[in-house]
Amino acid sequence: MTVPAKSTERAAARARRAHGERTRQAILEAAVDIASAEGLEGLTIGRLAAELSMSKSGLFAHFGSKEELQLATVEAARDIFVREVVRPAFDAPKGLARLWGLCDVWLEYVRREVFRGGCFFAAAAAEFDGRPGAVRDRVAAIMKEWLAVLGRSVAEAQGEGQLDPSADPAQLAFELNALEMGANWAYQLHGDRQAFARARAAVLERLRRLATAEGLPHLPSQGQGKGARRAPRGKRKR
Amino acid sequence: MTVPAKSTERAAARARRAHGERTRQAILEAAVDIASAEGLEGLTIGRLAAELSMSKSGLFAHFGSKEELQLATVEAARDIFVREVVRPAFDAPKGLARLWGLCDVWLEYVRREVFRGGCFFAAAAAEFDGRPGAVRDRVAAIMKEWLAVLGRSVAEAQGEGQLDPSADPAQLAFELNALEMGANWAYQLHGDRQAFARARAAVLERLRRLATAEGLPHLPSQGQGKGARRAPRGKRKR
DNA sequence: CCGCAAAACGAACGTTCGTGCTATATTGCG
DNA sequence: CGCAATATAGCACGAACGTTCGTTTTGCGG
Repeated sequence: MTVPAKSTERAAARARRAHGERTRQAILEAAVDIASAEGLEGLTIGRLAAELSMSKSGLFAHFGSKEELQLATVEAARDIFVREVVRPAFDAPKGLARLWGLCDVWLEYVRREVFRGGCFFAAAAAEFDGRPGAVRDRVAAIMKEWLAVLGRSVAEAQGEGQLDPSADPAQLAFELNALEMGANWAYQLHGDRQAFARARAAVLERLRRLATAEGLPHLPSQGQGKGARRAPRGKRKR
Repeated sequence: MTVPAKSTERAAARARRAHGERTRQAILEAAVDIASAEGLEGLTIGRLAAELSMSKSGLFAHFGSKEELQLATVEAARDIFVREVVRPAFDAPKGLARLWGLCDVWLEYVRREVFRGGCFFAAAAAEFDGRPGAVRDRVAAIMKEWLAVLGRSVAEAQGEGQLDPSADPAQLAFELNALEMGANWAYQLHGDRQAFARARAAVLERLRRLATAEGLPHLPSQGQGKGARRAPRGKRKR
């Protein structure tokens, strides 16, 4: 879970002089927004510069190459993901509650549109899975991290005696992740908000089936999850 | 399941004269291959022309715009999908056997790399879900078709008394599709062949749980699915 | 207040993109 | 065999791409 601090030379030098770091952060904020909606390749330097009302060259100097910009953008997105998903879910005690929290917060993170284009990494993975390179490697590594977090949480829930110990953590992590990505996919493509309820129901069903008697109380009660997830009977989005 | 025959004027005129249609088909064959791996936007006219050793303009004349080329490519990919997945699965009698067949053949279709970049429509959906337009609409419609086929097969299995009639067909279709897409995603990003076994196991588990006594015989027996799916203990790909 | 490095700029580079226009092969039919 | 329709090629366009270069602005330390 440690960020591979690359090019520390530059970063250290910039820590003293504050100006560069500030704009760099502003650039990355806009970059993440654009890239999440239009893809990391659709994130063009000219477009980004125009968005921030600065020159291409001035912006470019912060990164040195497009690939470096993409990598920095991925890293920024990861920071947001950790802040918005992993950290909140880790407020729950380890075990089934945290495992469910990871799934629940993740679905919320897509529904709340933390990134305009849904899950940043789902999009980035689909975009880069065909072309080798540093970006693809980094994205794959981050997704492996996420699956590992899920898998570890499964194992912990087993360790706490809340989940059937015969279940394979990696297998369950795969299934939970697939259901979440499925919801993201359906929402992005069809604007289908129902997909969240579907994924939630499927995840809960799966977890309930595997939960022990001690585990069950750590899952939301049968009726529905948290507060009023049924939409106010309005029109669908999109 | 009918193809919305657009621009029939041209197509009809071309049906008589055979020459254009032949090269057009050759173009689309290459286009599908490239697009599946590098995306429908990465499918560039110059690249495509070079691949076929013909001029940009000569190729371009067949479609009139890039968007038309993309749409034609999507349509060609759909034809392949129908031929390689839907049709074979429909050899099985309607009911649980066919439902399982749809899932099984789909996983095979990704594993066999019918398209170089995995499921063509998963990639196209991820690429275009953010940008409105005809391509996005068509891709979304095709995916809706697929989900409808899955859902209808669930309903038929219920009609045959092979599946728990209280299950929601759309919900189950969502789950099965999510698991399949999850396998595609894992294989594309990590080259993880195990993902197929994972998805297969999850799908089977889900279907077995919902199957009635009459339904169960239509699913593969406990041990494993069809012939020897365990890899020959060799290295992983990629 | 000066000096100097960091930061931002403006203009241009060479490519490649999609898309026109015009001319030349190639073909099927009368 | 010749003519008209079709198919492909050649060439050029304007725009946008990532990138480089030399210059100007900015702001802190001495």
